[in-house]
Amino acid sequence: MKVTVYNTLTRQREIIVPADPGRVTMYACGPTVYNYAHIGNARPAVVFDLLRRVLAAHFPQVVYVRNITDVDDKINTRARELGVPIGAISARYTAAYREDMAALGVAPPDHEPAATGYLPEIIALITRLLDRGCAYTAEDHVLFDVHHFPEYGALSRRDRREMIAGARVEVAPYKRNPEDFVLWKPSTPELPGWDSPWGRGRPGWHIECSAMAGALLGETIDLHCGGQDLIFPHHENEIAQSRCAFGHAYFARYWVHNGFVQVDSRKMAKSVGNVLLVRDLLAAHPGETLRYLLLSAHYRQPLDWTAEAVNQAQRTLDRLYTVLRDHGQADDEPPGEPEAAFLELLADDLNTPQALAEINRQGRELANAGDVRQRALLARALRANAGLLGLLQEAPEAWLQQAAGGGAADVAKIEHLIEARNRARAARAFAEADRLRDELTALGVALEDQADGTRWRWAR
RNA sequence: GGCUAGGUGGCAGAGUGGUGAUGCAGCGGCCUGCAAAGCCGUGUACGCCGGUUCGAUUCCGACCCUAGCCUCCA
Repeated sequence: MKVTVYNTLTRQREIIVPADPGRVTMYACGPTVYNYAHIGNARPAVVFDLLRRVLAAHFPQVVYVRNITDVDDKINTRARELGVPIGAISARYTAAYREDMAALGVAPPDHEPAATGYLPEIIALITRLLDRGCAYTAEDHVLFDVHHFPEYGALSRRDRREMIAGARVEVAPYKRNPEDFVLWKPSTPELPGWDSPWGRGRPGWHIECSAMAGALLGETIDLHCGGQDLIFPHHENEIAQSRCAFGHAYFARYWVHNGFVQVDSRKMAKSVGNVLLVRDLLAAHPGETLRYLLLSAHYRQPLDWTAEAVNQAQRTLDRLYTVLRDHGQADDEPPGEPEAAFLELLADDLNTPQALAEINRQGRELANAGDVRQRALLARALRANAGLLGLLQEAPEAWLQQAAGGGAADVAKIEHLIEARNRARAARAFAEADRLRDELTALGVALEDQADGTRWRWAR
């Protein structure tokens, strides 16, 4: 079975053939830790987490690196605002990022390098670029000389003339060419800085990824992933740096980019005031619901985040968990591997909408199965497939009784009211029973009278 | 202005040159004391105009519209 993926470099779907068939290397650009993660940060984390799972099902080993950018002027600004050291900011938001991603079912990467941990590698890489004549120093800066890399622009498919024409930013006077970008810049005493052959300073944004990918995965890698907005200039610059420094014919074989999350059909931006933090969304919805919604659109398509869409995802999961609760009695068998046909859907450029359709189809099949043994098999298959997506791994009853945001419920009171209602029902005092049900409804509790008793869940 | 993606039923969202994925919502039914949950049934959807074709939502061209990038950005 093959895994295909849309390669931004060639603009077509390609079968993934790793350089080393025994070990796939994958690098994804992670967050700059200057604030809590927003839902747009969560999308690549979830999507590439899934890509990694799919690859792991096809290849003997996958090494996945997702970096943390902890050197950045946004962090500096934030630290100054709050009057705390840089490290305090990056530590706080790195921890928050990990928590939020874990809540979304994102497994930690194999390596999570932070830029500050790779200064020697960064400096060595810049030195190498200088030695090779691909970079130059000017006014305490080190700059990459784009003229030394004729293929610059190949990933984003723009030529240099356009880039210059489109530039709306004043060009720093020390640049040889307007498109040249910074590898190293000087730090004033109050800014974080490291000693280097070019004085005390800090690395530019792009060089850290080349350095860390090189250090952890090698001079060339198989897959490089990130948001669409990183195609230019970040990934274009990484290619230029790594290829010039290491002299290989390519840096990454496959470039994979996720589409943006929009909020109510608009770009999510601070200026618009519609930035949705994962943390805030998690206060109102289980992480699994957010994950379901993030996977409901194909990863390259824009995803429009709306309150209604969140509710739809919530209801869909509720239904699946209800089916599992009522028909998928737990058995002692291990969950097992995802089905080959299911894996194939995802191996085809991560067609998650099709995979979710299949999950729902299986849910219906399970609900209609009569035979107990058959039910167990179907439930197991459903759980195994959904497990690959990071879904449906909770205990159904617990899921359905999970209060919004995980808040504690007064379960004793709820159960007391249910008992009272059932006594009324037994006495055929239906008016009283209905009154008690109204009381529960007011608490947000929905009842389901079944042959073996009354079940309750949160109404959503 | 340049470059990219898109425009599918009330909503979300796959897919395909020729038997209308999937979910949510709605409607009808089964079930229920009544409900709920679940199940069953129910929709003449593919931006507009041309072209190719026996046949196009699917291919080609023009047009209209939307979003993104070109500047920090997932």
